[in-house]
Amino acid sequence: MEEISKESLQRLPSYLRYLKQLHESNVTHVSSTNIAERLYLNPVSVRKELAFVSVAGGKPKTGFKVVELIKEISSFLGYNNVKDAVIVGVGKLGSALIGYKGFDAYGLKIVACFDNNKAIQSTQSSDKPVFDIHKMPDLVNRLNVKIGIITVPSNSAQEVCDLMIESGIKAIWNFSPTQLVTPSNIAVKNEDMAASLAVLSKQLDKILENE
Amino acid sequence: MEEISKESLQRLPSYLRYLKQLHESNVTHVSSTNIAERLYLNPVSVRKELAFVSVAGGKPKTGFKVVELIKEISSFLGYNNVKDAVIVGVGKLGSALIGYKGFDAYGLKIVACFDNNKAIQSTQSSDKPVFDIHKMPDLVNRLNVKIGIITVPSNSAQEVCDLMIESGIKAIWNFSPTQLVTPSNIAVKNEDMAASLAVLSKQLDKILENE
DNA sequence: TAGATTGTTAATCGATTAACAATC
DNA sequence: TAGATTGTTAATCGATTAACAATC
Repeated sequence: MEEISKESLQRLPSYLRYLKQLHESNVTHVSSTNIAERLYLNPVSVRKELAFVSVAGGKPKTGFKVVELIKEISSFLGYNNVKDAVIVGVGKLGSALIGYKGFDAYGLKIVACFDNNKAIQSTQSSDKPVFDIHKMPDLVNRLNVKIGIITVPSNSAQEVCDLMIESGIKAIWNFSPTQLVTPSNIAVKNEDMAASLAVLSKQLDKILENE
Repeated sequence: MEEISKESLQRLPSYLRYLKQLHESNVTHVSSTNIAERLYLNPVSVRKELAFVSVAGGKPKTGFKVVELIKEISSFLGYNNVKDAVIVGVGKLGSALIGYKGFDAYGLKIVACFDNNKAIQSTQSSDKPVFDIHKMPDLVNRLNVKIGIITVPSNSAQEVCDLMIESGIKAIWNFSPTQLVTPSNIAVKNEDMAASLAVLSKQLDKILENE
């Protein structure tokens, strides 16, 4: 089977959010055109992507069953099976992520938090205990955790990354502004605020020019 | 002149970070090949993008002057002129963004924080004062702020967005997991964690399959 | 039946990569 | 001079959009 494109994959969560809204408003059916309009997308893209993830498919004239689509997209995105993750770096951003309730809905479960700062370890800035970083390898190994979240300052990010890989982590979600060096069999997703800001900033410039 | 692509724009900040690293290590020259290797990019992409932003250009055999490139990319990305922004929502994520020192380097200055929670307004979770949301329109107007950052829960994001637009904000950086409804003359950049996680998660699945 | 909507094939568009002459 | 590297043109690849038959 053909693979889904990265772009499509990134759009699916937004479909899901919209579908859940519809469901809460007791809307039972929706057309691809409607979804496209609401999310500012091309209707053909939406149709293709829905055709890709939906077994049931839609019916001409009536569209798709909202409940059905919610189930199918959730399952396609793997929201039903829990994915364990560890997070290293319990500063402000780390704490914010740890406290974020939304991850449950995505099937992501942060099973342990690490920081090398003794003060943070004792204060328990979140409801979860914070362990010393040296305990990470053993825990990751024992619990067979595959996802690591990095929220440490740039200068220690690579070190943390190396330790994660040594411990058996296979996917790294990197929130520190550094380009990590990793072997090719490790998945890395950089959350690059500077990149986002660059795009937003250029868009703004264009808008201001046209006024 | 032809425009730079969105993809290129997103890559430039990572070039800049690498160039600054080189500069700190007293490296004076760098080739596009070297940059490409370090950032896992195609060397032709890098050459094209550098040709686009650099007036000075590179010299065959020696490459580009690191200091020169740093200046040129910084200026291209507008890091030298300060862009004022307001942020609404001083919860955990909002506080983390407010406290983030890195924005200075990108020319982004958060000039005011807002929240409708009286408790947050008084505790000053950051070093900056937190104002009541009702004071936003006047301040945005007086200071001619164009960028608004949304870090409120989903259910109030649209409301905040509308108020920002009314106040004269033209670019919105949205950290809440909602699709905002906005007119076409407003720039919106969604920071969608679910989208990132979807990509990372599929990459991980592929890696685990091949083992 | 008429019309809205699906699903798919074909056409277009844009970004990435390959190839190569120019040059320090 | 030889070789590394630039800058650019051409070829490829993939994603988006247009067009349209099928169908409820």
